[in-house]
Amino acid sequence: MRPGERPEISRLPLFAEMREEERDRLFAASFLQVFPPELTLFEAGQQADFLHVLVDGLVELKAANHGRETSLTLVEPLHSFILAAVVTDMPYLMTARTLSASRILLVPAELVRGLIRQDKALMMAVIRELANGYREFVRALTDLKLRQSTERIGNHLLLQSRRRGGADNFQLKGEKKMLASLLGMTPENLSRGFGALAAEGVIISGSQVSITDRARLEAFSHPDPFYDPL
Amino acid sequence: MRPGERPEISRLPLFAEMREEERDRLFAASFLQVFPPELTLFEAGQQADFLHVLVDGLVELKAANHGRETSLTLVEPLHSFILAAVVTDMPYLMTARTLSASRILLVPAELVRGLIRQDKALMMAVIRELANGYREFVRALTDLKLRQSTERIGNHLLLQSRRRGGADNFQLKGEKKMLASLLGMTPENLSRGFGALAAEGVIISGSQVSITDRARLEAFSHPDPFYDPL
DNA sequence: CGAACCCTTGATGGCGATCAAACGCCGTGG
DNA sequence: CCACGGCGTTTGATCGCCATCAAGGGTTCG
Repeated sequence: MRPGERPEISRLPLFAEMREEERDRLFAASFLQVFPPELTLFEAGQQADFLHVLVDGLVELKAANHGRETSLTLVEPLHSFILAAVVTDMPYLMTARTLSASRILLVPAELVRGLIRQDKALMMAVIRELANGYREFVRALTDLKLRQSTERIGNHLLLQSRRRGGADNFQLKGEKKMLASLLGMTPENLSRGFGALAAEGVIISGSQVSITDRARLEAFSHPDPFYDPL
Repeated sequence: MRPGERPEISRLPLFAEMREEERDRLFAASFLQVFPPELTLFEAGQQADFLHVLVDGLVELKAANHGRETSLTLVEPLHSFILAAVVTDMPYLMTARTLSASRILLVPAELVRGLIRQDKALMMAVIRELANGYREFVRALTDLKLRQSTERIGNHLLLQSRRRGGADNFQLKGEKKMLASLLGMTPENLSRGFGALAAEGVIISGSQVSITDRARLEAFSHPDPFYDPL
């Protein structure tokens, strides 16, 4: 890790409140590495050797079975990923792939397991991160089981808007192909869904989203009344 | 809590390794309560007041949106539920309902949040429980996105068999209606699925399952090569 | 300039939902 | 004790959402 990067990393939620001593040990053994786009970082089934923390860029977590594959979640900067595999010392359940060039902090799994026992602040941060991840997947499953495809698209757009402080105009991240997989549909149907939503208060042009009638979009999408703080 | 019940509860994975002092405080403030079947314990959206630990019985966690509803997971004895809502101090994402008469330990959420900070063993147990729950939902989502309905049924039966030490004969828990919802299909299609599986190495008669040709069932279902320890 | 790939739009097909009806089980009440 | 009604389950017929197949336009990159 270069000297200039250290303060930046220290500010990550996962490490911000750790004691100096433990943080020193952790940083001494970790690597901050830059990866090109479209690179597979690890595959599902491998033993979890490193906790990954995305500092910059965009990472996709996906799964495959019997020739089919699907995207499960997008990791955005300042979040760790595959923490569950690291703390339980089990194989990864998902494959990770960079979407854009990404800087990732790699922390040896064994060290994480050890430090969790010694540093209360790290332990609490791990609990919070795991709980948030858990809730994210509960939502994703509910979304898929209870809503049809165009509704899922509408909710996704509303959620993205909320994460940007309620902005009416913003850019989609990643390719539409990827988004379609994340939302559990084919690219063709995502495209048709965007078309259908034009009548429901959103215009999508390229990767530019414009919410023109939020009330209408909400009426169509039936968003959940309670949200996560993201 | 009655005197005879205390040693039993102390052996729960979540509490087994706690220090005596903290465990005393926790038990003093908790209730062990018996609930009748078909009773809703709490609804999604409510603030998380109590950590629930199922000591005996069977509980379903479900979600609803816009008139539709679905079952998300079954809780079996000796597992806690809605831990994520308790540690993040957020509303429940799921509604809980007893399927059979159930004994449940209710621990005040505020106390859990406090004790986690003071007792390392409890904190580690919480981390393990959260990580396992997280992985369970990752799998459920993958299962739903990558497999078609009859395959999901096959995998569910293989998993149940594995959890009973590889038994070829066992009973389904809960009603089939509920199982259908859990697996993301209608009761009609679950029934047809069972019919189709007769040609793939399993016979279902009432709630009795008999795996007659495991290799064939596995070839049909494409189970994941790596599993969780349950 | 051409090849590859993403995205879009249209046509067709299949999995699973919905609708419908019959059977069995069980609890209630006559 | 039996009749009845309710509900879960099963089986059959039909419908609809979404996947698949197909083709054309746009952009990127060698």
